[in-house]
Amino acid sequence: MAVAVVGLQTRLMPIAFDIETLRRSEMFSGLSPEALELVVAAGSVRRLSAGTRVFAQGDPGVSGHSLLEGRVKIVQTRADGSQAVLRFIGPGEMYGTVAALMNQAFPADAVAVVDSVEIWWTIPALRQLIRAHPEIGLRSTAAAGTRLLDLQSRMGEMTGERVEQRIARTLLRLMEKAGRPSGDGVEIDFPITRQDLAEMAGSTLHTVSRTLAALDQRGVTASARRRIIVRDPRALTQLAETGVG
Amino acid sequence: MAVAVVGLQTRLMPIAFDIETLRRSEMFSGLSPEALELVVAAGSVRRLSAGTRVFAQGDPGVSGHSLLEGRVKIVQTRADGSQAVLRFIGPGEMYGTVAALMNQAFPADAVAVVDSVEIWWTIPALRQLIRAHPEIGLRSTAAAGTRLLDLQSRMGEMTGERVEQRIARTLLRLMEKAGRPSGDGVEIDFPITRQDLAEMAGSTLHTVSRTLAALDQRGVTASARRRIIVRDPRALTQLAETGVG
DNA sequence: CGACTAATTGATTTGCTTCAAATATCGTGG
DNA sequence: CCACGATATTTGAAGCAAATCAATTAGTCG
Repeated sequence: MAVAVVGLQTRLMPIAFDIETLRRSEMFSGLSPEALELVVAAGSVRRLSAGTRVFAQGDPGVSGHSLLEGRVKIVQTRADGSQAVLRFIGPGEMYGTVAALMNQAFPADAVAVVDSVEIWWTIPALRQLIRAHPEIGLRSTAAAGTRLLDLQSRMGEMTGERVEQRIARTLLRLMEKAGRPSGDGVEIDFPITRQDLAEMAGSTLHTVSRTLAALDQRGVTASARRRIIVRDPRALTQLAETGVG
Repeated sequence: MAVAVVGLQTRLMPIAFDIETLRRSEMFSGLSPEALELVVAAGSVRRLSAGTRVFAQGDPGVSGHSLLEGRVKIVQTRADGSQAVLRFIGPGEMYGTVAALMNQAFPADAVAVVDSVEIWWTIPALRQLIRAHPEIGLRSTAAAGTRLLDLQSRMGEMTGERVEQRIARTLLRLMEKAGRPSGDGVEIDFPITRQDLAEMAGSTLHTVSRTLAALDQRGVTASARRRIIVRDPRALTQLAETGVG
């Protein structure tokens, strides 16, 4: 495995990461090795221990980020203190970048859910990179476009469908994005709480707990503390699309 | 007023439209007159009588559109037949374009709510224009980015807030975007039904009717058949943000 | 004036939240 | 290794916001 060694963030050792992740990322796929080197040189790699907040809602967007390892969640806090999890970021995905490129405030917090590694750039650096390699701009745009279409669909789904259905959709999305084949189905490959799920589906942890218990009962899922395995994706799809399982 | 006369869509007369709209539109603002001419020449202008469907949910995205006059709504239909109004388009705004540029299916129907005029391009024509004038691409990207950030915020708001609050937010958005000063406040400048509002706020026409009646009572709004006037934007903002009015 | 679309308003039901408390699981330090 | 605190989850009961059901009334247009 190709490994890049960057910086000396800790006294003890530099941060190593698989450069393949970057080569396959949504922003930089298809770039030449030289261009990739430039990209790495222009940014900073840093470790994020679980719980670290990368940026905060309302902060001026002055940095673009791409995750190399781990998971980061994007969480919006409302006036009344309640929260909504807007996205979970996996390796290769960018975050904060659209807001930053548009000189807008970050619309939400970004928090590492497990120990992670990210690479980030200042806005000038990012603009410079795009100038040097316009395809980076095109790819960012495409990624943003995909997200826009996806969000638009989700928006329609979220308002108007019942909770069980929304939870099913949320699980399916998580599964597609962060699913790892497990003995008995597909496991969400990072720790996720009922609370997280509730904040994604727009519900409460109580309702999620009950719903998940019912799904477990029917063999559709197998859930435990901070772990969820989808055992019957078909049934879940059925539930998400028709509202009946 | 500068007027462009294009094509001979009806036997009787060509379609005239104010080219200022295009000059100020999100995709083409800042373009030279010559470039604008190119843009117009590459596209087709057409009239949309109220109720016309411009494109349908699920259709392959093979065209990009920009509204010149009138109003178009973007409506998503769910499996159970219920609908969600995702956006209202006003003059100068583009629609269908992001999906088209990404070779994706349109995620929703586009329907003219009043007699309107649009200009549209095939994908090849659009790509050609962007190649000739890269700033068009940049502007489209910026517009999509703005929409993305906006949607992301709305997503957080829509799930988890109560109906009255969501209706207040919806009214405020409509007011900002389609408000015309009226004797007594700001009037939404196109006919909008309780049903439309319900589909935007993720509710039912019954609840919207009751909520609006209550707001009318308190002097916050003045509503009639397919017409809504906001008389006290402050109160509405208060309601949208705190949930209490 | 009908025929149609839009809006109101009351009564009823229900899905989900909220409130409340118990229980389970994990990590950690003695 | 076990006890203990912190975190996560479950489960029951009660309350309520909003959907649904059911008519009626009000505008609008040909």
